[in-house]
Amino acid sequence: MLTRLFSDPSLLPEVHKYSGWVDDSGSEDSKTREEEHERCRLGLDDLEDADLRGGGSGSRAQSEIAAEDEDEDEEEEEEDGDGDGADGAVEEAEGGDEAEGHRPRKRGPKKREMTKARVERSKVRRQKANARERTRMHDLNSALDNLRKVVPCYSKTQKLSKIETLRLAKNYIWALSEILRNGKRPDVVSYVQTLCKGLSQPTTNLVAGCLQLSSRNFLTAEHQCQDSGGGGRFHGAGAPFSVHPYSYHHQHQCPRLSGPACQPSSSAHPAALRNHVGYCSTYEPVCVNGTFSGKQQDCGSPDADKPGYHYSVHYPAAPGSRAPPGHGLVLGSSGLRGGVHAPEGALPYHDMHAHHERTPGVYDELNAFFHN
DNA sequence: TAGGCCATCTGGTCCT
DNA sequence: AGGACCAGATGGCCTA
Repeated sequence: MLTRLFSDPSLLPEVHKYSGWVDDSGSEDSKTREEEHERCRLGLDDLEDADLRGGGSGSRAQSEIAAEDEDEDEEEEEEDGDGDGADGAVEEAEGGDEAEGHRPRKRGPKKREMTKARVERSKVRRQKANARERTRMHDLNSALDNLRKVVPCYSKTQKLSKIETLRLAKNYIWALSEILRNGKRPDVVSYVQTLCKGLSQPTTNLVAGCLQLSSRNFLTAEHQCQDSGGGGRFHGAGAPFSVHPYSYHHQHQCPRLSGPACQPSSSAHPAALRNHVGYCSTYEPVCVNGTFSGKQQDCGSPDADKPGYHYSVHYPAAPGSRAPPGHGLVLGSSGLRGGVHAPEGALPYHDMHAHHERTPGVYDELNAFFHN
């Protein structure tokens, strides 16, 4: 009977809401759907196992749940009156099989004996609650996936972990709000540093790789670094967002990135430079520092909630780059999901990209703002 | 093998 | 009463 929860086709639509967690567009193939269904069925097995697990604290909890059950059962005796007076608080838990014929003498709602019907009802209720919880978590994951797609880095094979996604999103929001607040193009160094604040090293690498790739795609020769002292000015025609200039090409041209301005001690954005990010050019090592340091002290900074991190960023070699693969690249393990761990210098460029490339219209307004 | 990340179960609490 | 939300526990998977 328990299997009805998942085998009953009328109940499957709810279960199959899972299938939307990957992509709202519904592009998921039927195989994935089947897998999800299978997972649901497996989950049922777990459920039944869990129900059978019932001993120890579990059985106690079940009896408590059952005690709330209103339905009367023919096997249940009705106890009349609350009985005892003030000292009615007698522990029913003494001994091993206290439930058998031993009535609780407590104040408050009577605890009813577990009958077969009650056990079954509580099981069903628990299973329904579990199914709801699963659905809820899948919805949450779906939302998280959507969030992954709108943060400045997206990879199908190397998904950002949940926590990293949230951190990056927070940094991204922070960076955008800073842009709006200041009303001018951000300093590039500050921008990337802000984005990478608090991120783990692997995620920092991934983000850097994404930004680098996107800029590589939309930066052209006329997009010169116009370092104007206070902040770099980067113009990428076709770049929906004009502050992703981290191409090797660009770095090669930009004296700022290879000059003193790239040193840890200098920044147009002091708060952002509390964690310093260095740059590694695949053409030549410039500004190789790559080590964040220092504690997050600025309560207004996007990482005021983080207790202090050490990270580094190393840019991977772009595909087709003349640089030796893996030059200056450090790829950690944690923080990246998907079972594919890119070897040094071998980030999956084919499916890794900044989201701007996929949704070129999303940032039109920002872009207009930047170019006004 | 340890550590990170994740899915799931579970019981408690709060809200409608 | 039932559902939503939350946090702890647990076990699986993957990688270094």
